[in-house]
Amino acid sequence: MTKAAVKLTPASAAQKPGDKPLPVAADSESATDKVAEAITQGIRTGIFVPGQHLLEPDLTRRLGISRGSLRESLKHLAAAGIVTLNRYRGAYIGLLDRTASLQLLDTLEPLARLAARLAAENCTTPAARAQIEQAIADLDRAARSGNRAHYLESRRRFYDAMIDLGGNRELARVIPLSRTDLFRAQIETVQSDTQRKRHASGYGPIAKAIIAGDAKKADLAVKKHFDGTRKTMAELPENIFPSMT
Amino acid sequence: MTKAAVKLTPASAAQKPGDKPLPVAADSESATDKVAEAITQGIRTGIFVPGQHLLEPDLTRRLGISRGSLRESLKHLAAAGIVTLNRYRGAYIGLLDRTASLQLLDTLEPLARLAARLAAENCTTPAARAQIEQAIADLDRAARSGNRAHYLESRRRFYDAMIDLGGNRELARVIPLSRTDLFRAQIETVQSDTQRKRHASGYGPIAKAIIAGDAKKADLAVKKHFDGTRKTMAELPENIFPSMT
DNA sequence: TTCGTCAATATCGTTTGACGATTTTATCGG
DNA sequence: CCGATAAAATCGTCAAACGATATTGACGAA
Repeated sequence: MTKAAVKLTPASAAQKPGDKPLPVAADSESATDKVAEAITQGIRTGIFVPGQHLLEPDLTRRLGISRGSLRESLKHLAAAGIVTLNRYRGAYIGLLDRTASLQLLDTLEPLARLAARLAAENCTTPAARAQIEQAIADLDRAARSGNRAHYLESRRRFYDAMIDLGGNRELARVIPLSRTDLFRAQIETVQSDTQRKRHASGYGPIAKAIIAGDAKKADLAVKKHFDGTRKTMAELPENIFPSMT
Repeated sequence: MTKAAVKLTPASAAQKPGDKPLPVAADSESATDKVAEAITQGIRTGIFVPGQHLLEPDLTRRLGISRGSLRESLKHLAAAGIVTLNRYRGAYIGLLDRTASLQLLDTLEPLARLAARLAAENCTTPAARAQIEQAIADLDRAARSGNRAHYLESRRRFYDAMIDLGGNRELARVIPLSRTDLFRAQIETVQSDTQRKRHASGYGPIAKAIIAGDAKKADLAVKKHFDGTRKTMAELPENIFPSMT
């Protein structure tokens, strides 16, 4: 039961006297939403690292909320797979080994293909086309900027736009519950530039097919995108995955 | 074992007339798991009906737990889509209209087909075959018994067996997060006997294909099963769905 | 009667404090 | 250095309280 080799302490992980408050959107409605926002954002920015142990006293201080609200939020995040809860041992940021990553891809792929098909079928108005075009433009810009958090968020927004356009509310509910964000955050830290470029370039054809209203082509573009991601996975060395003893 | 300890409800928490404690498995580990168990079970048995308003004071009394633990649990159930939370208005058992039901089927179908394919591919040992055979036998018996809760639970266990056999942990995590149980509980109250029979008979071919190790056939059997469910949906009158006024 | 206004009530969101249970760590003797 | 015990840290749960918001019901006017 060795501690997974997550000794990669983020830039500002010192919590003893540092006690830096976590950045959080000012328009947070409820305290518990604030936690979910801070943690998911923190994963994207790298403040939180997959596998990291989350301590309740620390988080309550840094977020400025009570323990009850924090625990409510952690339960929510646990249901979404973003954190895992161990009785009497606390919450950990989710961590995926190679097998889990491949299984995640297998599970997400049919959902993403469905989302793309639905989006293509519903992309009939100029407004819809404009929305997809803006999302892909943002994603493209973010990819070139090299800002990891910006890229991950733009990518998430592209998916959101696609799902929204599709109009299937259940799909919109389920897809974020897959641990894609976690997977992306983990991959992003270890893949090469060419691999990152290959990933980013996969979204172009998807957007193009959706805008063209070609469901069949959109489906295929997503499939190709996933195959590319699997290829990247295969190229990655084993030692970047947790030992999972 | 700790049943007596749990029952230490102080005199101040006297039950109102008609306030029956909810049945809960004695081996419940944590208080918050107890709530989730009680509510999902209650939906199957009909104690809770879709759309029902859940009051915190009532639930804390009937479950014998504190408000904090209850709220943690409600957050978890909300993430799973079983209940919906409205700020300052409380929790409601989820409710699906016709559109939501059809969208649910569209979302779940590719996941169920994947699960069936994986199960068929992994059904190579006698033990695996025995497990599926037992699950389908239980389901068949429950279907004939006419006990609604028993049927819904056996059906859930059949799915669990299939998913377990497939070995994809992410799929095992995501499928229960779709609101199938909710959908089934709603349908079960309004469908005719022939419709119920049609639904129950759909599982036989799935199990058969899995046991035969024929992934292609298992996939197709699931597809047929979903088409049958859509047919049932189309036959149901509109007035059984919430008015949404 | 019916409708809108306003106070009373009920419920929710959140905080604070406390206690036992369990894990983790630190200490000490071999 | 290693294992056993004591101390500390952390988690799970409960209880009580307060303001914020929603719902309910009474009241008066058209």
